Amino acid sequence: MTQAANTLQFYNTETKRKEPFTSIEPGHVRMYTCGPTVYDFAHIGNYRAYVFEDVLRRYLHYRGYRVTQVMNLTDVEDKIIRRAQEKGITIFEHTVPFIEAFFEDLDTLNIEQAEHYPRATDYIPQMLEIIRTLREKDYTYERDGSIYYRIAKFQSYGRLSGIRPDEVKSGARIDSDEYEKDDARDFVLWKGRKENEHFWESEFGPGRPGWHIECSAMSKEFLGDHFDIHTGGEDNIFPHHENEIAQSEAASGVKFVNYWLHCRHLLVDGEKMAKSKGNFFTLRDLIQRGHHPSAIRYFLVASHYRSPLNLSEEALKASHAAWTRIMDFHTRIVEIIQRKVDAPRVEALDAEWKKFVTQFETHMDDDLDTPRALASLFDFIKESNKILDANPIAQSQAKQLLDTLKRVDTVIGVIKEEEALLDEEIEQLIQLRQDARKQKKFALADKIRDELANQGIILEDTRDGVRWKRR
RNA sequence: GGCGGCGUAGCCAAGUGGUAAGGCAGAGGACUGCAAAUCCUUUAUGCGCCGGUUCAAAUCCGGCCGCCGCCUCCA
Repeated sequence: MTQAANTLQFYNTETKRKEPFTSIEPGHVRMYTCGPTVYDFAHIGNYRAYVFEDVLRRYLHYRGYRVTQVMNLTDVEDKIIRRAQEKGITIFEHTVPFIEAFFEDLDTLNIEQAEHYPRATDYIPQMLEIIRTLREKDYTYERDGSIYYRIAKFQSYGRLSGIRPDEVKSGARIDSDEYEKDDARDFVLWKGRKENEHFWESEFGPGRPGWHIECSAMSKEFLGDHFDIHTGGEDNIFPHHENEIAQSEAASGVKFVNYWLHCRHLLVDGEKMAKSKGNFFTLRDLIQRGHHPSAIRYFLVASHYRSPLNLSEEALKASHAAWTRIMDFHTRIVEIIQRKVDAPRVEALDAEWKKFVTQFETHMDDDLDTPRALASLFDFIKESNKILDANPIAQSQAKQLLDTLKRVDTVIGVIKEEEALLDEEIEQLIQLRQDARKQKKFALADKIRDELANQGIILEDTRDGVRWKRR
């Protein structure tokens, strides 16, 4: 691990403070990241959370930690059951295509694979095990075939969200649809079977799991009773995560999670995304509108995860431009390497990238401060371009520059190596244009350039020949 | 009603007591056959509003206005 003057720290929702990070097991971080409920395509707001978690994971790797990440797939829940019923299919037939789509989307956004993606329905026995333990410890009671958790018995209930149990508004949102409970604030662990609903047999009778229990069961399964980091969107703080703590700690008797990290919601044009408002976008919608995946990822990475982020057409365009600037710089360095020039080492350049790496790490260490980390990247690009304009650069030095950029991009994840070569027809057009230029037939040359532009190929005439890029 | 967060240039977004980062867009210039890329210059006498503390406030305190989130299954 690199030595840095400062230490990695995260803002912990539970303590409302930034705290230095220490893993339970040296060199190994175990984290649980709340994943999607797969009743439909995930929307762009969901992906803010997953990209944030990806950056967290990537930076922990950058810092030399081994990471074990679990992301649950919630594949049984009210909406899933309702939609499956409407279509006359099983819940599994309904969720599997959306699970596949979810993984495609993760790939589109260059999100690294977690170590485990457990599906709730595969861990029913583990959930029942926890409920059994809770019952033995007298944290539960039964009503009409459902098992409830008795909040009043858990002393520190509310410590994550800051919501005291007696402040929870009773009435309006707790409607007659709910089963009879001793206390309106209690939550369900096991829901008694309703007609036509998918159910599992259990010692508590036929039914299905409550929402919160799956995360307690699956985190325990893969990470143990006590692990390092648990993340999710801000909406999860209450009641979901609060209830997870209550369940897990009551059952295990030990502390559940050391660091709780939550990201803010994404807004669209200043408002909460809602299908009724017509401002609801899936990742696929944005791609279809012509937004480049890397530009979308850049947009999500460029703001701090605890700050509000407002999606708009203009903001996405700006992100695309900023991303292009990074890519152009990358291309420039790759070309220098390909040219194999022999030149004296430019020490000013070494100084720039060393300064940059230090700044980048300092900012990322500070609760993943990506806005400032990227600002230092742009400073670095500007200063490097200046030096590159004025000096020939040796291949060996350019390689170091590229390594630096790539290493930083193991965290940011927006640099795309050129995937495809140009097809021959385009190569020929570029050559044709070069010939025309030599003969000073500029009208023809410009016409070819325009044609290529229409096909998404942008040409740049440089001192060292023609450079092309897509889009 | 309770709890929490936010309000900085046309847009995105840093800055949490010392005199306004960075990106995009705009303007002028260098380079170019013209462009593009790159570089240079330029763009907030002011950080929602009104008071207060201080030698000094976007930053602290009080009040007000506006926006957002959570308050039982929504990242």
